[in-house]
Formats: sequence, C-alpha cells, structure tokens
Amino acid sequence: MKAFKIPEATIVRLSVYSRFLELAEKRGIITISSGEIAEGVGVSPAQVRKDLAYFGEFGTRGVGYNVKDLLRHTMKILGLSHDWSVVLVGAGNLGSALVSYRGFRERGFTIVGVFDNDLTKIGKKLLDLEVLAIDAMPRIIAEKNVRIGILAVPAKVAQEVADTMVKAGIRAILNFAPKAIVVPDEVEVRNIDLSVKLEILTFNLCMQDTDFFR
Amino acid sequence: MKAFKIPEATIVRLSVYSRFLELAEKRGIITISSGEIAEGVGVSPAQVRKDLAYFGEFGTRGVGYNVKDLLRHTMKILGLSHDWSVVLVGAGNLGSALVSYRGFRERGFTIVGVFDNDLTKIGKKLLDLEVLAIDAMPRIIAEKNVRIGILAVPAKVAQEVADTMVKAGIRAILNFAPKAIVVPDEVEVRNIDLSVKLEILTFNLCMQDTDFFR
DNA sequence: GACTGTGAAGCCATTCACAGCT
DNA sequence: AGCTGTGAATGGCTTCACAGTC
Repeated sequence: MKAFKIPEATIVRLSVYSRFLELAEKRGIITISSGEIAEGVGVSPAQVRKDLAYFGEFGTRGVGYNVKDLLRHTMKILGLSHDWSVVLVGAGNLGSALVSYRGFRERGFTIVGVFDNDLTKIGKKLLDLEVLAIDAMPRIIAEKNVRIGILAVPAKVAQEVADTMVKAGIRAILNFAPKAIVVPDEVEVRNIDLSVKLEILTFNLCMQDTDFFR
Repeated sequence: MKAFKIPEATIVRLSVYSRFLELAEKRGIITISSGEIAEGVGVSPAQVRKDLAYFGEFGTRGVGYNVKDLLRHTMKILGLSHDWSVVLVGAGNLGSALVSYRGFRERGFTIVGVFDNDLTKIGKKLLDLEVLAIDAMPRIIAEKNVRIGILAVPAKVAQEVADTMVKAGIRAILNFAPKAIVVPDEVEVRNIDLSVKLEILTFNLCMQDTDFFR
C-alpha cells in the first residue's frame, strides 16, 4: 500500500462535493460529470477529478460518475459511514447554538454531552441535554465512547479544558476559542476563528479601496 | 507602486498575530521577536518574518519588533483602524449567538441590524437590537453605511438573501450557509462551514485507525 | 550575539493537455 | 463524441540560510 499524502484542501472539497451529491441524489439525478460538480461547488473540473482520483477510480469514461455510488464513496472516505458522538464544552451563546445546529445532525454528528463550569449554566436544558459540570465529562466520554470534542469556551480556559478532554480520551478537537491550543501529536485539532474570517474581508475591502498595493 | 499579490494564508496569520500582540501589549511587553510570536501562535519564525515583510520593515535587527508599533501596523493593514458596522440575516440559533459573540466587538465589528423573514422571529429582541423584516435591510444598510453582511440562514434561501444584500450595497459577505453563493466579482465572500471542519477531523481519525493509506 | 529581511531552494497544489475508455 | 484519469508543466507558498544591522 503506497504512502499517500492527501492535501487538506482536497478533504475540504471532498466534504463539499459529498454534500452537493446528497442534494443531487435527492433530486433524482443518476449520473453526474466532473464539470457539473465543479459548477455546483465553484471549483474547476480538473480539480474535481484530481481530488477523487486520490482515492480510486469512481467514474466511467465518456459518462461521468454515478451519483449514488460516488456519494457512498465520499461518505466512506470522510469517515461518515457511521454516526459520531461528540461532546461540547461551553454552554454560552455559541455553545448553545451549536447544540441546536442542524448541519451537524444532518451529517451524522450527535452531541451527547454539554459541559460548563459556570454554576448559572449547569442544570440548564439545551434541547434534551442537561448541562453538566466538566467533572462529569470523563464519565460520559468513556460511557459513550466519544472521540470528538467541541471547544466553545473563552480563550483563557481553552488550554485547560483541552487538557481535560485529551486526558479523558478525546482524539479530535474543534476549537472555537481564538487561541492556539497545544495537544499531543496524536490528537487532531482544527480551529474555527470567526473574527479572523471577518478580518480577511476587511483586508480585502481596504485593498480594493486604497489601491495601495496595486 | 508594485503589483503585490499577498497570500490569503498570510492574511489569516496576520490576523492571528494581531490578536496575539494585543495580549502581549496588555501584559506590558515592549519588544518581541519573530520567534516569540511564532511560538505563541504555532508557526515558524521565518514565516512570521516573511508575512510581515510583505507590508514593510517593522522590526529592528538584533532586537525584534516593538509590540505597540507592530500591533498598530497589523491593525491598519487588516483595515481595523476604525470600527465596522455589520448586518446579520438569520435570527435562528446561530444568528442569535453571533449577535452576542464578544469576539466580534473586541475586534471592532458592531452588528447594527438583524433581519429575518420568519414572523415568529421578527420583533424579538437580541441584546438591544430588534429583529426586523428583510425588507427593512436596504434602509439600514444605506443609513449606517454598512458594507459587511453575515449570512446565517438555511442553504435554501442563502442565494436569494445574498442577492438582496448585494443589491442593497453590501460588499463583503461572511456565509455560514453550507452552500456556495454566487455574487458579482467585486463582492468578497468567505464561507464558514461548520460540518466541513468536523469532517476533516473524522477523516483524519479514520486515517489513523485504518492504516489504509500508509 | 541576537535578530531581522530576503533571495534562492524546495515543496506542494493546481492547471493543462491528452491518452484511454465507453 | 464525451468524459475520466493522469503525467507534465505551472504557479505559489514555505523553508532555508545568510547577509545586513543593531
């Protein structure tokens, strides 16, 4: 078996293709070409083919891809053949919103525990989940065999909570805190930094206006 | 004036440096080296220097960078010398959370209007803002000279709302809908796709486990 | 001695262009 | 004729390594 190194950008796009294919399947489309996928998600056809080719030959020359097959393959590749249980720490505004976020459930992610150390939040109900103290997290993680954690806490405590998660067996963390967290090599972290995204926009708006760099 | 093309990754990091420098300034640190910044945000020192060098010579050889100066420069570059007014469409869970999100205000983004077409949401108060019908958006955008819009609506209506935003004068959109939106070239769009980020994690978890690609 | 700024090298991702299949 | 799969070419970002400065 060869030692493939797959670009992260490819995985990101694969995830987008996958959701686009779900839509196509719902609409009853049987066959789809790289060009049609490309158009639907806003990339080049060559990019679509190259991305898919990392994982196998899923298409038929002269025809295209079978929507159902390709959807199944992309889901399998992304590790979405089964649902995933997730814990969330931080029952503030963002955390509460994420518990209710439909996009997660639609793709097979179920939040099975919400934790916070703020006494005013513990005991609160979010959907059908009661907010628990962080002490209770290791038990839930073990019981439900959870490997993914979402961090929606203030930057100050992000590292501390991340450490607790890792100790309890979490292997992948989605971090919303605007702060780099340090974890062992075998733990995956991805950051979502909301302000950074807005700042890319302001930078570009200013570039357009000033002509400074053109 | 030369035709510089600055990598988006550089802008992303610049935004992270900027926030790290704020922290350093608050702690009373006067001077900082590329190595210290690098360590604080998790990149290489050469990367930090290269990124900054796109915009000028801010440091002193043998010494490092003056925290206050560099912070001011990064803010200026990112277009954060003044505050930005922002409108938000979609007063669901995510939208409501974003209105209360501190990270935006801390970096100078003020949400000045929240809109939704769901009658059960119109009239609701989020912080001190009343949710208005989308009809009212163009007026607010014009009155308050808003150029940035946040899209926190279901995928189905994302394109339609985006069109309304653009027609009303919005020049940059932060899109949380899991759907590519099409806008004129002069309008900037950045997407935040929460499920995609989780799916990168599941992909990597599966890679670790299966050894399939190693 | 320490640290920045930068050309050059190395590396990685995207695009091109076409052979191969249906 | 149409579309995939892919080696080669291109383009772009990151790392290296060191000259320049304090």
